[in-house]
Amino acid sequence: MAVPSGPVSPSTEAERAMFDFVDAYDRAYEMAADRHGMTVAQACVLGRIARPRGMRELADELGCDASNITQIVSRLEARDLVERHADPHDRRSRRLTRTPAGDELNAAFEKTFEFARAAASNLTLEEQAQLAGLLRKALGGAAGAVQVGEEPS
Amino acid sequence: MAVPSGPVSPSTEAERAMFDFVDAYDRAYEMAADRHGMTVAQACVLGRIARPRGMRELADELGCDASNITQIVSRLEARDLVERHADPHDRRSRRLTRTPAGDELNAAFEKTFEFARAAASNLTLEEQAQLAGLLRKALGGAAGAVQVGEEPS
DNA sequence: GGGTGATGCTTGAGTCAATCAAGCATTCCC
DNA sequence: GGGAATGCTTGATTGACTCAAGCATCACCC
Repeated sequence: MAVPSGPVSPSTEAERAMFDFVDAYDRAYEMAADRHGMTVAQACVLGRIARPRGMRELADELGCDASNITQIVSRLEARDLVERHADPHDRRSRRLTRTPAGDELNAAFEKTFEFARAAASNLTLEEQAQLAGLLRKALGGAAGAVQVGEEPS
Repeated sequence: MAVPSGPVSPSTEAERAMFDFVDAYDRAYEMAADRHGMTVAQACVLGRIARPRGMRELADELGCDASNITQIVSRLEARDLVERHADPHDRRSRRLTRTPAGDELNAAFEKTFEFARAAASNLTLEEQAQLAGLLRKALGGAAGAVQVGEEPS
């Protein structure tokens, strides 16, 4: 994602700030992944295998096709970061786990991707709480669902 | 970008809120682009050709290789959304302009992508100003530069 | 118990984004 | 005038992503 997923003519200062923040966040994430030889998608998937998980589960969570996960996991597996195990309860399913190397790389990645931490550290504790509240409220109250931005008409 | 560029184990509520917001923003952008038959990159580039611009200029702004812009613009051009004109002052350069159809599609896209507007509309004017201020401060004060998230060591 | 359909995953084909290396034309500048 | 820098394109390669098919397994139901 070298190209930012941002608007171009944000009308208000608040909208501009949202865009700049999102853009900076995305770029930081990409840079951190890159610094560890991963793509954004790979870093994202690796991060979500903290506990054993099925492919289907991941695909649903990430909102993409299962075959996409197959590919990404294959690349992670080729680097010995992730393993596919049989699911004792359902032999169709694969339980994904991180190898020790995967754990290590993920930890290193999370340490490198300090955008959110750094952003928070620019604020007082009170301001952090305020920001979280405002972001939640802006999102539509609920727990971060994609409320905002449904069908327009 | 079906796969979100977000962390997995955000430690504080503020970090979680940032992630959820960024994720929702990105998804909304992608959905809006898709709804108009564009990819994220195409919508982004189309949006930036409000006034005539050079390819190099765009590549720098988006932080990617010039050849990447060449491709994206070619696809937009194939759909008659964008035109390449000769630059009278420099015959190496191409000045990009939107066709009327391009203007129209971009306007429709911006209308569809109402995430930021909708998010803002969930807040009072005072809260909007507060949010903008907090986001700016979190970003490191400066005007949205990628301050936060430089080299870690 | 044996179909029938749903489910979990993979494979293959195709599109697009993105990067790098080369190359062409032009412009800059000493 | 000539060499270097600049603007853009082409070609090759990788990865993400989607869709259509296919295989194996599971779940249900008569």
